[in-house]
Amino acid sequence: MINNMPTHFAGKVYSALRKVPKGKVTTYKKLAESINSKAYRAVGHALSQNPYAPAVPCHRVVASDGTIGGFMGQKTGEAIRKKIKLLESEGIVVENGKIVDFEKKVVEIKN
DNA sequence: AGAGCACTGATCC
DNA sequence: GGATCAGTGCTCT
Repeated sequence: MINNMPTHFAGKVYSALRKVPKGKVTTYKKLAESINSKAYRAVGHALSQNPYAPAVPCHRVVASDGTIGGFMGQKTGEAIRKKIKLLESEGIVVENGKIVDFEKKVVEIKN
């Protein structure tokens, strides 16, 4: 668990996200469910704050249908392009804002 | 206290 | 097939 978390909820989100290996991604839905919650939006917001930027790779979280979703508070723009680049650096192929072979890149979060 | 958000599933048109 | 609503937890005003 990460120290000094803003909230218990966010703390669980970060903790779960840290378990995602490099080259893989997860979804807001899986994250939320893995922490026993349905607050998908809250997960997104918690990541948007991202107080633990390097430890918590928020770019590794995507929407349930494989779309990038958003990054750094915006759903489109330079930040998104950067997020895609980051993912590609980890071996994830992104095309037209969506993850290619998304099902193979997604990893189930384990507690 | 009220509205909005990086979501999602279900309903409505 | 696209638009809207409800549910959820947190942040901002």
